[in-house]
Amino acid sequence: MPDPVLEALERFLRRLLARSSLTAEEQRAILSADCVVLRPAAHRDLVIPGAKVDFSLLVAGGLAGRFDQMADGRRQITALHIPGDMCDLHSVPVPIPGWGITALTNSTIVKVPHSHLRRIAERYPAIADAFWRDTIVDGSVLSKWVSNLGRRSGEARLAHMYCEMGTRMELADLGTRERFDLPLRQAQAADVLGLTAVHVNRLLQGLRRQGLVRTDGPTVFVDDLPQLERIADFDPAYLLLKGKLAPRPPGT
Amino acid sequence: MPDPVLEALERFLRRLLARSSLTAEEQRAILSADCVVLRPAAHRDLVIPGAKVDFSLLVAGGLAGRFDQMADGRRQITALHIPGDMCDLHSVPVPIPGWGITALTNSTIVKVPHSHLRRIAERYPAIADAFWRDTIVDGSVLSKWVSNLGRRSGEARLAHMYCEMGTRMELADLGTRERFDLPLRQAQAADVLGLTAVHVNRLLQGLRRQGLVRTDGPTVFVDDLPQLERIADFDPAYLLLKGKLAPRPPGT
DNA sequence: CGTGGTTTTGATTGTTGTCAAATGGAGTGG
DNA sequence: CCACTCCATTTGACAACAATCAAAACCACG
Repeated sequence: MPDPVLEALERFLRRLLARSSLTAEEQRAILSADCVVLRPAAHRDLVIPGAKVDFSLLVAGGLAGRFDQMADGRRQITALHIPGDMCDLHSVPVPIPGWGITALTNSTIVKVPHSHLRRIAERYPAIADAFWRDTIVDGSVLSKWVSNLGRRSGEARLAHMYCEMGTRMELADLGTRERFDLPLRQAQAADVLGLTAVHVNRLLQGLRRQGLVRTDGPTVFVDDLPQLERIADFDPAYLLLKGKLAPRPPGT
Repeated sequence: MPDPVLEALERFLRRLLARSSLTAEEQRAILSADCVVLRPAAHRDLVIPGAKVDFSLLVAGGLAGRFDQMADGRRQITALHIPGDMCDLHSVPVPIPGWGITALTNSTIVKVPHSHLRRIAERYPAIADAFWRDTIVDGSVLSKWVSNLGRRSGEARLAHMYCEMGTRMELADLGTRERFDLPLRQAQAADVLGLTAVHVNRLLQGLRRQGLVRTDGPTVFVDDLPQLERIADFDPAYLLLKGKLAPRPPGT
C-alpha cells in the first residue's frame, strides 16, 4: 500500500513542475516534508476563518473548498481544490487566512507544516518562486471566477465550472475533460456558482436536455465539449498552462 | 516639482512596508528602478489580455482597473488600483497575463521594467517575499469579491465597494474612510459590481436616501460609516492590515 | 421497511436586466 | 452669451432570470 503522504506530495510537485522548473535537489526538498494525514468526512470544516494556522492543507484525495461565510451563515465557495492542490499556500507568509477550508466530500488531506515550507522556500529561491507562481495561478483562477459571477448567466457559469474542472482534472491526471469525478452536491455547486440549489438543479437539467453533460453519481460525462465550451465562453489561458494541454478534445 | 516616478515608487514601497519588513538597502533597491511615465486618458487600455508584457504598471495618480472581457465585449473589472498599487506584479514571473489593464480615469502610470523587478527579487529574498505577500493580498481581495458577487445583493455590493475603497484610501494616505476620491463612472462601477449602470444608479440613490453616502463629482462622503459597514457586512480582515487601521471611525 | 439526505417539481415573488427616452452639466464654437 | 454637442445621470415601463417556499420523488443505507 503506497504512502498517501508521499503520493500527495508527488502530485503537488507535479503540479508545481507544470509551471516552474526545479532541480532534483529542490524536488527532494519538497518531498521530504513530515506530515500528518487527516480523513475528514464530507462537510467537515478544516480551517475556520480568522483562526491562526501553522500548516497548509494538501489534498490527497477527494475534494476541498475554500469558503467565505456571510453574517447570516450563507456560504460562497471561492476555490475548489482537487488532489495535488495545496489549499493554503497563502498562509505560509500570512498565517491568518481570511477564509475557511472545508472538506466537500469524504477526503484525504495532508497537513504540511509551515515550518517546512518556510524553510525550503528560504533555502531554495526556485522553490519560493514556484510557490509565488502557484499563488498567481490561484489568483488568476479567482479573477476568472469574479468575471464569471459578475458577467455570465447561471447556465454559462455552470458550464464554465465543468470546463474548468475537467481541464484541471485532465492536467492532474485524474481523468479527462470528457470524463472525470466531481463529487459535488448540487447545494455545494450552488455555493460555488453564487446560485441556489434549486436553480442549479434546473440549469443542470437544461444542460442534460441539450445533450452536453451527463452525470452518474460523482462522475461527469461531457458529451459535447466544444458546445459546452462555447456556451461557457471558456478559454483555458487563465489556468496558465503553457500549452500543456492538447488543443482538441481526444476521440472523434 | 517632485519626480512622479520616485513619488510613485515611494508609495509602492510604503504599501509593501505595511505588510513586510525591508532593510534600508532593500528599500533603496526598490526605489532605484528606471521607469517610463505614461499619462493615459480615461478609458485607454494599457495592457491587452493575452499580450506579452515586459513591465509592470504602477499607479502614480488616478485609478486603474484590471478587467476580463467576455466574448460579446462586456467587461468585468476584477481589481481596482489606486496610487501606490502595482497592477501587474503577477506578470513578473508569468509575463502573459490573462487579463487587461485599463485607465479608468485620466491617470499617471509608471512602467516598471520586469528586468528590474526580477533582478531585485533574485538578489534580495526579502523583496521576493514582499512581492509574494503583495500577490496574496491581491488574491485575498479577489476572494472577497467572489463572495460579494456570489452571495450579496446589489446594495450590499455597492456599500462594500465604498467600504473597501475608503479603507484602502485611508491606508494609503489618500483620504479617510469618510471622505475620499473615487473617480468612477456609474457604468464603471457597474463593471466592478457585476450590475448594469441603470441599476447602480438606482442603488446609489437608495444609499443616498438612507443618508449613508453623498457624492460630489469624484468625491465620496460617507456620512454613516457604521451603518454602511453593517449593510455591506464589511470586515476589513481580508485586507491583511495587521491592526494598521484605527478601530473606530474618527470624529464623534 | 423506515430513515435521512439529495434531487426534482410546482407556484409565486422579487431582484436585476433591457430598452428607450428625458434630463443635466461641462466644454466648444459661433 | 447662446446654441450645440457629448457624455453621464436619471426616469419609466416592462421582461427575464433567479430566489423563495413548500412538497413530492428518489435513493442509499441500516
